[in-house]
Amino acid sequence: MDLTALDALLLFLVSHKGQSGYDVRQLMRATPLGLFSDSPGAIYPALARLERRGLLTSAAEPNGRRKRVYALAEAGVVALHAWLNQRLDPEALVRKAAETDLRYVMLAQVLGRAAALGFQRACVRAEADHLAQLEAFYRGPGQAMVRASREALDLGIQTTRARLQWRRALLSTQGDDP
Amino acid sequence: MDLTALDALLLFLVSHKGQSGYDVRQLMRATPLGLFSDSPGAIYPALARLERRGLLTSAAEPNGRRKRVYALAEAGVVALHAWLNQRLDPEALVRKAAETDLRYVMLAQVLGRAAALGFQRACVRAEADHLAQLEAFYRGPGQAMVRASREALDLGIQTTRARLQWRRALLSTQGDDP
DNA sequence: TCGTCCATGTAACGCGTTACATGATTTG
DNA sequence: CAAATCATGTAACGCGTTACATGGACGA
Repeated sequence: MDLTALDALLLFLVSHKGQSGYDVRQLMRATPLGLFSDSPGAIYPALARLERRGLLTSAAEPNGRRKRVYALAEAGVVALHAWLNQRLDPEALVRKAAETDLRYVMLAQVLGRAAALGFQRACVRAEADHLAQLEAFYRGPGQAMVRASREALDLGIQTTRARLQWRRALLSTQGDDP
Repeated sequence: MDLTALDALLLFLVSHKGQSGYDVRQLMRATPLGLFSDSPGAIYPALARLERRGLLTSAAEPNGRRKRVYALAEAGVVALHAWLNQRLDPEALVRKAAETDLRYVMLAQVLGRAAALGFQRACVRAEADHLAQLEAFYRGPGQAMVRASREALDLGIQTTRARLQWRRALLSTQGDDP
């Protein structure tokens, strides 16, 4: 029952309101986040797969247009919730940061603000760990690295710090007690 | 003649000193950047492909060990340089930030500090553009977005700002005149 | 009517992931 | 001698990318 991030996004978008593959593409093109591609070769097959698995249903548009509008099936709701409730994988947080942010957004919409903040707290913990690891590496084995590598590592540290700061600010303005 | 990022990294690592697939895996495991996986199913086939294409050569280790040590062929040098000299794709900068950082590191090592700084300058331009776009979107269509989406967009803006700041600091401490 | 946008797909291809398999060598 | 580590691979599978193909609707 596991979904790719694209699958989850498609379920989410369709759950909002009926969407066609084309609508989804336009939306992705308009959003400057650059997380997913708007290529038809990715979206249409993904929608077809989700329908085959019974997570989506589709119908031709009322007016006789050649347009296929999707809707979320019950199994789709279940699958989306399951995906959102997955335990946070610290690896994934580092490797696929954008995906994690997307998950936060969907969580807030689908399961509510409280769930989203809980997730954000988990992110803070994992990211703080990772940051500590990076800093330790920088002071330890990093000493021996050539200049450019150290710089790149430093960039990783700086941006991680910025992300972490942002998360903490978000939680504190929410009147949150971790 | 185009390489994946993994291909480029392998050529780079091998160019430093003879490396086996196992050595490479250990190195990736030890590095906390989490850019590539250390799975054998990725590395060994990639090395084999590069050898088939004539970019790497391999030899059994002197002592009769069951170990395959790779070295960079001349065609490999050419291919690596070409990859490093590619024009910076603004899309890729956003989508694959870690890959871009890696490229900076390799550039500094392989083609020298000047080339690396030139690349960094190009990154600054592209990233500043992207930041402006994000900010415009935030003030424009972003107004209409739901809270969590706006927050996520804001996260994107904050981390992009941090990256940009870092790049500018790097260039200015280098006594650079853009 | 000509081009442009709407709208949906398919086919080839390559890469990465996961899981499995194997055997040599060191260490306890 | 058993267990862990060194060391290399293969096979199945799915997904995304690129490129190609098609055809209706609509404005100039």
